Amino acid sequence: MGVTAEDVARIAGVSRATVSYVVNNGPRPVSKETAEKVREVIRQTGYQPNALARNLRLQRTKIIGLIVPDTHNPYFPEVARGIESIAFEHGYSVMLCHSVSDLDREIQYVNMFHAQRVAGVIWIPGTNIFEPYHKLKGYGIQTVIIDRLVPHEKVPAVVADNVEGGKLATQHLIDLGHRRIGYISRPVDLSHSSGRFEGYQTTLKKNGIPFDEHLVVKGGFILEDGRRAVQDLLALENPPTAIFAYNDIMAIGGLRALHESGLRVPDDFSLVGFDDIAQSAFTCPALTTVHLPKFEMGQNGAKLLISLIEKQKPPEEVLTPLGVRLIVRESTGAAPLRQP
Amino acid sequence: MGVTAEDVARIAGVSRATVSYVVNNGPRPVSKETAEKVREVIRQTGYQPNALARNLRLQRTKIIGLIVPDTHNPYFPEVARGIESIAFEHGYSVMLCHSVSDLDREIQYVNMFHAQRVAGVIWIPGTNIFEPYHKLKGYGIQTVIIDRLVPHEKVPAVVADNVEGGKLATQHLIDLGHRRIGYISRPVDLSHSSGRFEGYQTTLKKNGIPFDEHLVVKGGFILEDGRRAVQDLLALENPPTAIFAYNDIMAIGGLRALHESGLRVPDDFSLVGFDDIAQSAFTCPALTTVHLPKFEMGQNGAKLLISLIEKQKPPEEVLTPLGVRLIVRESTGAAPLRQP
DNA sequence: GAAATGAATCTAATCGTTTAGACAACACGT
DNA sequence: ACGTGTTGTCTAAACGATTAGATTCATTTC
Repeated sequence: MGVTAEDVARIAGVSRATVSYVVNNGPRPVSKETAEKVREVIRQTGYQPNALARNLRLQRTKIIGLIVPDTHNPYFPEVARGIESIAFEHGYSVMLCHSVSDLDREIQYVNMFHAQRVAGVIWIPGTNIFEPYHKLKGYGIQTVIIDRLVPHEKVPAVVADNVEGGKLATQHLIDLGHRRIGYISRPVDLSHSSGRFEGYQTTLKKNGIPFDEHLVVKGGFILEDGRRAVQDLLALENPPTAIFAYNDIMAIGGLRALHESGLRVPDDFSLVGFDDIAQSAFTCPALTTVHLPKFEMGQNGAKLLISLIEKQKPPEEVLTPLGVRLIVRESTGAAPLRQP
Repeated sequence: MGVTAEDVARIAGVSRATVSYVVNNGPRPVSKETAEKVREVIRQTGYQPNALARNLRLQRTKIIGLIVPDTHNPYFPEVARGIESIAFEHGYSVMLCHSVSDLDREIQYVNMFHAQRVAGVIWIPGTNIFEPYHKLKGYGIQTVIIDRLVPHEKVPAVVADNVEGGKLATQHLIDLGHRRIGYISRPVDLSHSSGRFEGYQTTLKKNGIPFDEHLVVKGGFILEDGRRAVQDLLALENPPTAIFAYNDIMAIGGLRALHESGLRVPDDFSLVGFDDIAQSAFTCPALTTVHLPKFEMGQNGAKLLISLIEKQKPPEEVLTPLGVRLIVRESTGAAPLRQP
């Protein structure tokens, strides 16, 4: 079943070394005729080098480990696709693992990656605990983090300008006349650690609107969490007239809650999301949101990791935070007149 | 950096073999004291066996290759999660690859899987061409196909009852009084090869409704394709009053087209999807659709593959097509009275 | 014409495991 | 006292690639 270099060598009447030189345009030259003969035998036998043996010998693999929290949110698949596209171009394959936002799972996968001797890891953290990163570092595995910064440490990471995004979204709502603006936060965050939240807060302050902690509710991972969060906000004694959600999943779930409560969007209520996932252009009303270059983030992450692995200087553009922009669609409008 | 079995052996004052016996509860017994000593050294050094060397020696890996067409559709990530959950339980890891519905990519990944000597492959076909499957078979790699049958061949596959789903959806619309029912088909299909389409056709016939090929339009992979498909259908001289879309992505895209055209759903127009992706419960109106047990399909696929790899008899329940059921939400209603 | 250079190839060590075969030490039944 | 097992351990041969070092032969240089 398995054709080995040995077989090819025997049939072609050369040594294993020569076969290797032909396959890899090896470090030693091979005469035209011999090379052609070997190539012919390879063609006939369908020989494919055993990557296991090669990796063992070379003490490296061409596998990139990827840990993502979950894929309920289309954000992650799109980042993953970006990573894969670059990896594939450079001859790497991607091993995708779901941590389901669980630290133990993350650790298990990190150990597995080490046993597997992956070339490097791209980690999208699912919790606020950075143990997996430090473990990877301890193993000497190159690691790139996506969309999160490790406090007090200089770490290879690809980030978007979340603060700017938060500002854009909040300012947009304020410009429309909203004064009570709710915020749906990350589930795991202490909220402080989120650039989006920071943008929200500073923009309120800049516009002289006092921050009201009652207007901040904790979101989750799935649409239902967004719906529940909006319901909570609407149930407030003094509910907001607009909401900024930390991602589109929360916003789309929230849209449903608003629909069910009979509020018309955007006439009675405004809603802004974040990420600009494909669905947001197709809700009714279509969602106003902050566009995040998800595919590019994945690409940059992979580029950065590969340059780290291959000990090259990472290209400049890979290190600068990616820009975001506000996409105004149909879910935001002038504030209703029912304010004090 | 890399602690090897050799190191552990030296420190513990035993041979490499003994270390291996301890790590694997090896084929030979080891005395209690020696075992404890070795374990202690392993703990202290943080030794983890090099999976590359082990795999090379054992001539097998614990990696499952997974080829999915794209992940724009949340259907695929959910199947993938099901696969991963079972794989993880059995100590396998999953290598996920996107074929972007491109045959060349599929073939490239198949070759990569062979070079990598993966234990088995789960393939969700992106085209109607089965070359990748035959190539895998040629390499002697166990393969399970998800949601597609190879014509004229008995092949390990996990399928849902698509025909039944198509019947349920179509009958539901007919029961509501619809007579002109459009169909949005798979992009690559000759339509015939789809169980969902078959269910649609046979149910029309059963109810004495003539099949009109003008009412069938080709869909695509993304929301925009669904929107365009519905626009095409609405532009017909004698447009339908309801549409059955082969998946929820097409339906959600279609919902948007209906919204834009000013038609009210379900008062003026009805729409049924297929798959029951998470979003369908959160559109406005919420989508009537056929529920597909996506996660379970992934799980069954992984169970089937692992039993094939480990040469065990696959459990019975894994081989029987998974049931589907109609979920009536808000996008379907009585046919409007504007019929001849 | 001898020495030096270079091209093409081969031999064999190496990567880090697993495991069959050899062997020593000891217990047991006859 | 002697075979016969059993238990615990070690030695060394795989697995299939890469590549440094040795070898051969032809060509160039002085």
